[in-house]
Order: sequence, then C-alpha cells, then structure tokens
Amino acid sequence: MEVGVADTATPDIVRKAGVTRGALYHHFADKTDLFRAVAQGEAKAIADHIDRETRDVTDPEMAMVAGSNAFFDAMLVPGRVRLLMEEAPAVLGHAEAVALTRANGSEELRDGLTEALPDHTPEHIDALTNLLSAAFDRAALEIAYGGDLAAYKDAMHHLVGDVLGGSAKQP
Amino acid sequence: MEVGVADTATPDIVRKAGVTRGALYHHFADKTDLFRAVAQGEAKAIADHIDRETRDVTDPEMAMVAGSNAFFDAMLVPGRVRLLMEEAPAVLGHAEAVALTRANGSEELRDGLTEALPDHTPEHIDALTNLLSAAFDRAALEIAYGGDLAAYKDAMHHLVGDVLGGSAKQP
DNA sequence: GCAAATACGTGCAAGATGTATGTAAATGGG
DNA sequence: CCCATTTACATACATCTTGCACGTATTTGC
Repeated sequence: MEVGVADTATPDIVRKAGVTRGALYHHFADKTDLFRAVAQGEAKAIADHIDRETRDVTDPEMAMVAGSNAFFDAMLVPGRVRLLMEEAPAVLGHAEAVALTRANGSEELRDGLTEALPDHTPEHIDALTNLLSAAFDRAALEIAYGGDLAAYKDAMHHLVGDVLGGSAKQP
Repeated sequence: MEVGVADTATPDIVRKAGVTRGALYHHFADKTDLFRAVAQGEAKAIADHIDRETRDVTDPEMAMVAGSNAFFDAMLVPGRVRLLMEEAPAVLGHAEAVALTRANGSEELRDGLTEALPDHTPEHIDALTNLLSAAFDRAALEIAYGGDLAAYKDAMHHLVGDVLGGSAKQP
C-alpha cells in the first residue's frame, strides 16, 4: 500500500509480519497469490463500506448518491486506488481485476440504468454500466493523485445525471 | 506486446534484437526506460492514426465521430491496450501514463465539450473530459478482452451524445 | 591526425523468487 | 490415551534477473 507491490520484496513482507518466507509460501502459492488476497481484502472493505452507507436509504436516487459518496470515501484510503486500479489489472490480469471491483456499487448503477432506460437492451445497459464504472474509477484515481474531490464528484454526478435523464435514441 | 513486460526478460529482448545487454543499457537507463520508449512509440502511433483520420473532416461533430472510430481502430492492435492501459500506469506511474494518452483525441473531446457546455467552468470541462476519456479507455479495454466492439461503440456514442446534448445544470 | 565521445561487448555482484527438505505442533481415529 | 497423519512453519539452495563496472572498437570533430 505504501510503495507498491513491485518494490516490496517477500523478505520485507515477512520481516514486518514476524515470520519467515517459508510460512508465506506455505499459505500462498506465490507472491501474486498473496497480492490477490490483499486486493480481495481491500475490495471487500470498499464493498462493505458502500453497503453500510446505502443499506438504510430507501429512495433509489438517494441511494445512488449515497453509494457514490461512499465509493469516493472508501477510495481515500492511501494506496488503495493504486493497488486496486493500477496494480491489480497489471498483476492479476483484466478479468480478475474487474471481478474484484464488480461488487463496488456497479449493481446499483446497473439497476438505476435499467430503470431509467427501459427501452435499451441488457447488453447496452451492461456496456453503459461498465463505461460509467470506468468514469467512477478514473475520478477516484484523479482524486488520489491530487485532483479536486468536489470537482470530480460534480462532474461524475453531471455524467450520471445526463445518462439517466438524457434523451438517448433506442438502439 | 505478446507476453507483457513483467514476463519479458532483458536477455530475451536483446536476443531477438541481435545485440547484447550492454547495448541495451547503453541506450536506455534501465528496463523501465526501454518500456517508456516502447510506450511512447505506441502512443504516437495512435495519435498519428487519429490525426490522419480526422485531418480532412471539417464538421466538428463528424470529426469527433471519426476520431472516436479511429481511436477504436488503433486500439485493435494486439497487446497495445494492455501495454498502454494496464502496464503503463503500473510501470511508469499515473502521471506519465496519462501524459502518454493525453494526445489521443482528448483535445478534440475537450473542444467539443467546451463548445457544447459554454456555461461550465474550465475545471468542470477538464474533469468531464477526463471521465469520458476513461470511458473510451475502458471501452477499448473491454473490446480487447472480447467485448462486442459495436456494442461498446454504441454505448460510447450514447454517453457522449447525452453529455453534449444533455440538459446539465450549471455549477 | 588526434582527442574525445559514442557504441557497443563481457563479466560480475547483489538480490529476488520459488522449491525442496526438515521439524515441531495440532488433529483425529481406534 | 496413543499413534498416524496433516498442518504449520523454518532453513537452505538453485535459478534467474537486474544493473553496474570495465574494456574495446568505431565514429566524430577540431
């Protein structure tokens, strides 16, 4: 989380953990497998946080705003953005990386789009969900690297608002 | 481009190039520096292709469609997406990676947004450009990993259309 | 024509990963 | 309660990789 997985050697890891490399390779197949476990833990922490913040919100639109805010909140943990958005795709591959973040509010997003755009095919909804999810990720990334949180939150709400309320032609 | 930078050792590289590792380390500071050169070459190839395809299109809206199509075309080169969108951020860092892709049509995108949303602040336009650019990137990524090209092109046009024609409130 | 910079090639040293091997502790069936 | 098996480590090693130091040939420029 501090220096990145490439610059973290297994001897450093086990030293901090107070065990030996033997223990590490007993519990994990290789260094990538250990990284996978860490990444899954971070992804779950984010998903749990979003769940907590949206559980008691009944109105769908309010829930999406709450979920969006919770997502940005969770992404403020130092190193989390780089770990999940930059390192995970490179280390674990695209498929695993998207599976990790699949839980992070994209369901709510898809539901909202399905409701707002009833005339579109599920494939189209899926693609849109993916693209908006990518925009969320980029916003978090930019914020993590010094971008203005409020500005990106605004732009993101602008984007989602346009798509949900926009007059898109049927496919 | 075929197996990724992490699984490509410098002895393999120089063997294919017909030189020794000494030559490599004479021309490049380290392996990352070599990767940087390759990534810059790929980014330039994409930018050039987009330029060629949009140079003769006068209508702004048509130019943006042409640019979008050219972008997706250029991203079909095997390995290019992974190199630029997955490995570059992890290897070169976020700042360098965005600088690399900054040229890839994001200027046209920003111009289009500025024209369509004259009441918004430049910061807001910049953020929106970034988010839409991220959506473009994700679309290319999904297409590269087996996603339906036409579906993602459609969704992307839907997204851009909504933002350009949407009724977003002023900030 | 010569000095300096450039363009390589060779050899080496440090470090990293993964695996093979050995040992102690926990578990579970009879 | 005892023994066998599995689990949970630790140690040592072999392989690979990177980057640097050093040596040499070629080109450049005054």
